[in-house]
Amino acid sequence: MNLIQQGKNLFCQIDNFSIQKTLKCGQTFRWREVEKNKFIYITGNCPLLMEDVEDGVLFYHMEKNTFLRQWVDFFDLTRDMDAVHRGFPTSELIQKATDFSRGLRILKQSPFEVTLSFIISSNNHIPRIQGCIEELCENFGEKIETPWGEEHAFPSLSALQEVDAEGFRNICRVGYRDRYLTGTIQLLSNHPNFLEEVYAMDYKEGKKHLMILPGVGEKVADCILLFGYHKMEAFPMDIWMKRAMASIQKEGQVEKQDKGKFPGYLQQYLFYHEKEKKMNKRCQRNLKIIEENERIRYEFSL
DNA sequence: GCCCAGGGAATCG
DNA sequence: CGATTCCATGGG
Repeated sequence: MNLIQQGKNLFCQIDNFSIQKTLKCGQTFRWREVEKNKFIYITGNCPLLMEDVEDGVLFYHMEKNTFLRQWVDFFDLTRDMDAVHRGFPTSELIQKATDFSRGLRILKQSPFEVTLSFIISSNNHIPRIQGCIEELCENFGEKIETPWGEEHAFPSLSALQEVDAEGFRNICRVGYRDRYLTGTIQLLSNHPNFLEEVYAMDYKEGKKHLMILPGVGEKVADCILLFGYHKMEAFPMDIWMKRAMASIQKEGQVEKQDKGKFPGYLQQYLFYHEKEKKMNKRCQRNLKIIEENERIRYEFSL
């Protein structure tokens, strides 16, 4: 990794790092693409402006020392990604996903933010999850001034203590998950070190611990452990992962349940690959419909 | 209008 | 234990 200060901005020259893939892979929700390959991302109360460039990522309004102290670990940049890739089981689909998802890094986010975000995520669509979380932040998060305008931080626990189930349902449109949110917020209020304690636990302990929270089952607990604590054994199993694992089984090469040495990274690679494959199919279908409409309109005009 | 989604909890056998 | 059912919402 090579860090080059360019005025107010910092160029992070490094292999296997794409900000686009890192943000779009479903591990985090508070990002938006402002130009091609250029993203605004809010994590906790930190606003970031970043761009994919050749050979690395450009961080706007970033000091080298701040980056070293706060963001190298957050973006998992010290990890040897070649070792991660070598640790995957041998499979055609996994190889495809590795080629496709290379550059994705698993973030080490705030456990509190990840916990509430993935409680909202359950049985929900990603665009709608993002909408719910944006409402949550705009209504209950503190305003933060940034070089490009006003943003909102993720709400603090104390701010959310003031919100009742009706509020979560009516303002954030979280549906039946309103009680999960109020229940979890209450439990965290009564046990202020509840999330902090997980840092000292191993994967299994941490999972059992987190599943005490209302709205946190196996899958959500795995998301919290992976995205909030970098527990690489976690392998969040949703409908997309079940499909991917089924087709890997069908190849016949991989032993059942073998997820290699980095289950967390394997899971994110496969998830991102599956989702983008589907998205591309949809885009192609829409493009075909547009072309067809153009053709019909053209024939009419003759 | 129907199907589905980064599921969890309650209930039942 | 495992299997089933219900839950609220809105994008496709």
